[in-house]
Amino acid sequence: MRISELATLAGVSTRTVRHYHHLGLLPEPERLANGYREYRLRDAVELARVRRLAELGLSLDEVRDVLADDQGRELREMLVELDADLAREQAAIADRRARLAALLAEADLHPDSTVSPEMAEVLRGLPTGSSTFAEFDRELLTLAATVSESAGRTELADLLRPLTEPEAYARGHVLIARLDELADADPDDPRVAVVARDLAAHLPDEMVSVMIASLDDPGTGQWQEALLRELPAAQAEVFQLLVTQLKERG
Amino acid sequence: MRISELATLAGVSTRTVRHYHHLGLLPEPERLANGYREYRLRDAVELARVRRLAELGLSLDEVRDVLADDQGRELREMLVELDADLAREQAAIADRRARLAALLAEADLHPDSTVSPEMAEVLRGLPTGSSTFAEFDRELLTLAATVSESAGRTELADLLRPLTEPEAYARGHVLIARLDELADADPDDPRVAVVARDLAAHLPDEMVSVMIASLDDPGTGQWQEALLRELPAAQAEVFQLLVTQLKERG
DNA sequence: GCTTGACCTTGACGTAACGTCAACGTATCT
DNA sequence: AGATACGTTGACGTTACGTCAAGGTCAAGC
Repeated sequence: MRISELATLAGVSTRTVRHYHHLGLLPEPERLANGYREYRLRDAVELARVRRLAELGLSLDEVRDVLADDQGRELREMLVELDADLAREQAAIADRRARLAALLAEADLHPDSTVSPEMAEVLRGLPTGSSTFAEFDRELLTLAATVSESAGRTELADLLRPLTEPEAYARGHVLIARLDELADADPDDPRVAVVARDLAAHLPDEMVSVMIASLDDPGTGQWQEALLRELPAAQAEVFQLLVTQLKERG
Repeated sequence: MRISELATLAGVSTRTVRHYHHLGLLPEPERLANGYREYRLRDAVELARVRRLAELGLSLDEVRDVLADDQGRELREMLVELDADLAREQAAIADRRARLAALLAEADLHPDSTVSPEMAEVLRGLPTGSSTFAEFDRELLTLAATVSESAGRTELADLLRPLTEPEAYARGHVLIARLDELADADPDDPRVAVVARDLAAHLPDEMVSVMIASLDDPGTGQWQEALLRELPAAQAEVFQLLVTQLKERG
């Protein structure tokens, strides 16, 4: 048999056969006088075995290990482990499909949204336009929602998770408006302290404890300050005060 | 924000962020005087968006397409298509796990077998040792069984599938023994024709028609001859005759 | 004898999404 | 000033082959 016959016999390409020779998965057969490889039935059997293991999902390195160990012992271990891998993969896919379905449903109703239906609802509740703080808040929440759905566990998500729940915004709009008024104010403006206090009063206890905990996490301090620097001075000051007050309270 | 802050915020590595810059998925931010990249909240939002799409299973190229088209239209199409992909993958994994489970069950009973339980049974029924034809047959059947489980559809599998069913071997052993007797015989030996006729008589009609069909398939002729060349002349002659007789009959 | 076309040979680059050095400048703490 | 941690660009490694490239071999038809 020549290489293309062997290949079609096993349902692979000639390149694949040569690749397996290269990796040592398949022994090089005799060569004819012209240099052509000459295969026998035995080679086809081995090739088929390699293919079968590979198609079960073993890497070619693992296939080599299995072939090398003439005992059946290693094979069993790998297959068991492989099955566990596949099970995990199945779960992951199911999860992705679920999120995908939710996204599709939301996309049908509101073609421009890019987050979960619940979060989309919250965001629609926010004042629109480029009013300074609302925009900041919108971005922050979008970020938190996005991150919490994908990365699963980051500090930002932990910190802001309470705020991504719709109830948090039930009476929040008016506070946002008052923050916006501080856009061009001085950090010493008397309204700063007032807004901070009202904001603190607005947050339920359980939210506060969760947020304090993740605020103290080392590593959170980094971007926390960086983000505050993006706000006008007076608004940033509000949050400095807010954190202080929450810590006293918590 | 500096790059590592952005990265931890989104739950990725700095390498990933730079990679996205390189691919144009994420705009390069301002540089500080020292050359460091300086990120803002907006960048984090974009990065999170990229990540989310990527984690849903879109390739980075596809992510770029989605981002490029500011309409939501393309997104929907890709998501629908992606869901179909995932569904196919799920099915494939389920299939692999099923085959894997069968293999494991068989391995527990007979640690040395490498094919399906049914086929393992057939092979155990074959005379063992290096008696010429039985060994050839064993290899051929192993090959057919292996190929038919992995590649799914090759000509060899089609041709030999009838033979991989256990009933085919119910009364076959004696014929194999008679073939073995021809190992050193002359192709003109009178027993050749007899064995060919008995072999033909042994095969049920429905098997014959299937086999004839795939024997006529162009492309099958290739390795068919190559395999016959591996047999002693008299045995090869038996099969030449056999094929002729089957064709007259079918 | 010559061309044509189908096959064979080896060698090498391309793919996807980053991980992982390397070699070097920068900021910070002691 | 030195150690440590972080930033920069550049380039190679990973997986399982696909896909040229550049050439040798073989059977068939002119």
